[in-house]
Amino acid sequence: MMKPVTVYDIAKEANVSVATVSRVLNNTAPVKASTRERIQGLINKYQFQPNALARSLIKKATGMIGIILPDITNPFFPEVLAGLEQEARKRGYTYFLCDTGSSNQDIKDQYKRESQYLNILIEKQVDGIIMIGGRIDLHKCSKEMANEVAEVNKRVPLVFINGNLPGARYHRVVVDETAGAMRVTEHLIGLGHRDIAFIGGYPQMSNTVRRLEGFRMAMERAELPVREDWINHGGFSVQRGKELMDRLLGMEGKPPTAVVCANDLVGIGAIKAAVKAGLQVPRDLSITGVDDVPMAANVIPELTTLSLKCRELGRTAANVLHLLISKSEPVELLTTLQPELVIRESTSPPAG
Amino acid sequence: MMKPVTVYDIAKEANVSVATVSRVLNNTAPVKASTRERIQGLINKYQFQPNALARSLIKKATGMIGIILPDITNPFFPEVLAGLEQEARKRGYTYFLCDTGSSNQDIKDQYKRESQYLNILIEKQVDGIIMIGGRIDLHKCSKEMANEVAEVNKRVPLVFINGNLPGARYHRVVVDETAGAMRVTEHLIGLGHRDIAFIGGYPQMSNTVRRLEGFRMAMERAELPVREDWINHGGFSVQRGKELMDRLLGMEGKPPTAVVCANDLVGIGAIKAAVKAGLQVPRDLSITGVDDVPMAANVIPELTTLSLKCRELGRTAANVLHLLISKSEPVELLTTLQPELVIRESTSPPAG
DNA sequence: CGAATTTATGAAACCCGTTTCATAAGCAGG
DNA sequence: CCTGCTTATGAAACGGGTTTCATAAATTCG
Repeated sequence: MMKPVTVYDIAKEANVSVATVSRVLNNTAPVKASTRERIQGLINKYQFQPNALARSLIKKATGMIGIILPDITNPFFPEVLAGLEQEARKRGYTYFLCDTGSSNQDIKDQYKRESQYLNILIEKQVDGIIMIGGRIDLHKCSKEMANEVAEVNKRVPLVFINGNLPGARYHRVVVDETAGAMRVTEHLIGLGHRDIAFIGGYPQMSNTVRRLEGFRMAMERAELPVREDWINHGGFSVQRGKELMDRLLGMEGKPPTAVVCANDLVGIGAIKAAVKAGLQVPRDLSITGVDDVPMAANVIPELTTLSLKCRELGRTAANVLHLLISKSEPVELLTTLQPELVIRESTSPPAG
Repeated sequence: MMKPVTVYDIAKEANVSVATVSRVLNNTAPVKASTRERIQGLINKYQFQPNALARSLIKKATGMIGIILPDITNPFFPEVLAGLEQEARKRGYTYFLCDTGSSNQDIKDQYKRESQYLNILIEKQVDGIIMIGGRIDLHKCSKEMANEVAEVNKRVPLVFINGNLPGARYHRVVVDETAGAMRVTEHLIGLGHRDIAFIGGYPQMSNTVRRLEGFRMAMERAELPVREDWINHGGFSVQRGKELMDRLLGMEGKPPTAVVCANDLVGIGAIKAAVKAGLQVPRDLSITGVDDVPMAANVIPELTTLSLKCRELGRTAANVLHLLISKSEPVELLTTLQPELVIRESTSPPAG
């Protein structure tokens, strides 16, 4: 590897001081045209690129942010990330992606990794941190964990996406999942369904809780009974969706005519299990998801779902973080986006 | 935000020099037990975290790498990334994710963005860079672009995943797509297919070229004619797959009995179009993909595909990069992985 | 043309760690 | 108790920029 050129090298060869070089680099003070040209020439000649570490050290700003998420392999997150990326780039930030890899391991490890990443990000002097899911999404978040996040928040601006840390005052960008889940359920009720199940998610995670809450509210409002044995949690993956649907179909008695799934992946798994079991979706069984990941529009039948406005979520979070970093104006603690019902092919009136 | 504690603060309060603080931080020289305890106590008390910028500045290593990819929203990349992440974390690296956003724009913009990111990464003093797809995957890569990459490679170790820059000597980790595409095609031929089409990809991208090459080789070896009007490019998305399949089905004359798709997304789109057109897959039409993204196992019917060993690809690339960075041993320029045929439900003998 | 400004530039401090080199302290052996 | 060696510690340089402050040069004005 070539050893890099520094301002000192440039200054020497141009017969000026480093201060002058710095000035032409940053346009921070007038420099005589001839001098400027000479220096600029050398910069081009050597393709000089100032060392961002040194610059950040004194400027106390790095233009780097950290993004912590549980599993990049879950298609929800790349969508959010795409929104984040877009806005961050526009504002001149680059970002560390910190994947805590929730998919492969138990939740304890995930928290450990989250802690590690938080520490690393602080050491690397990021200007801000965005957390999606994870600890902050655990409903029964322990005091200790909440404290750690509070400590972090004292050192660096923090924005949560779709997370909720009880009793804490953090900046959050959320979509109103309760209202959304209500809308989904009402859509099914409106089609004539009365026997509706709910599957997927983790009961200790706030997103699941909120979605389930919306489901219950809609049922209650329509004066329909909620069958507790038709509420089955277990995760957010396609595999889990299949298993949960299998279990539902294996139960005694009349099956539900519609199933609200905690997210799209579970919904896709549910469709698979239903089709494998010889049912026709939506004729025999209506199925809905939540998230509106790209694949939801690509399965057969196309999945009716709740758009969580992933990209907008990402963009908004990046904006909020930027405002916090630049301290230009006070920012609301809570920004709420409205989700949107996307009606596709996986829902129809019940056959009977 | 709290203003951060520094080694100087610690040193002062502990009545020692910063050198001693540094020594207990890094265990780089013996320190009297009592002194060490006193300092460690203060470190804990203030939750002191050394500034990585300052440390990296003098150590000339940042523990950061850059990953440049065209579109995180394409599920192939998160899989590779998961492998990268795993290995990188193990080795103590964090990474910048640089998404050039190829999905939304023309290829010129993508290159511009790639250049920008390369510059930013160099300024930020990353220890190494991994590039997936993008410019390096363009077959007719211009001299200028090749030069830029060569320049970068002089400054920082560079590893390409599945890319090929003609006439250049870079470290690359690839899977043998030609052999893989042959295997896929031979699988179809073995089932009895004779009329096989190929859709998807971009003719100017090397991955498409290699996959098509494998297809042609298998056909030739089986002494089957390749119908050039059954080879249709146009992209890597589900949408493109649908369109291309529609076009294929709209053509005059006897349709193909099998279609090799350039990747899984195109394959999924192709299935959709075929089903919409009233065909049954695989009875009326066998369809294959390439990549083995998670969704390939989740569509109906499950997609027969070529596993590109995404995660292994990521892990291997991270390893190669690490070896280059640590200069511990010389590294082969080319590392080749063997892809694996994954037979699922979307292929069967032709109906006739 | 000399005084008063304005503009261009350099020296040095600073950011926050690590590392070298020198010195001081501690300790064993004679 | 003194010599010689090991161990513990501090002062200062260093990494590569930015910024302040002072000075030198150039310009305007009376």
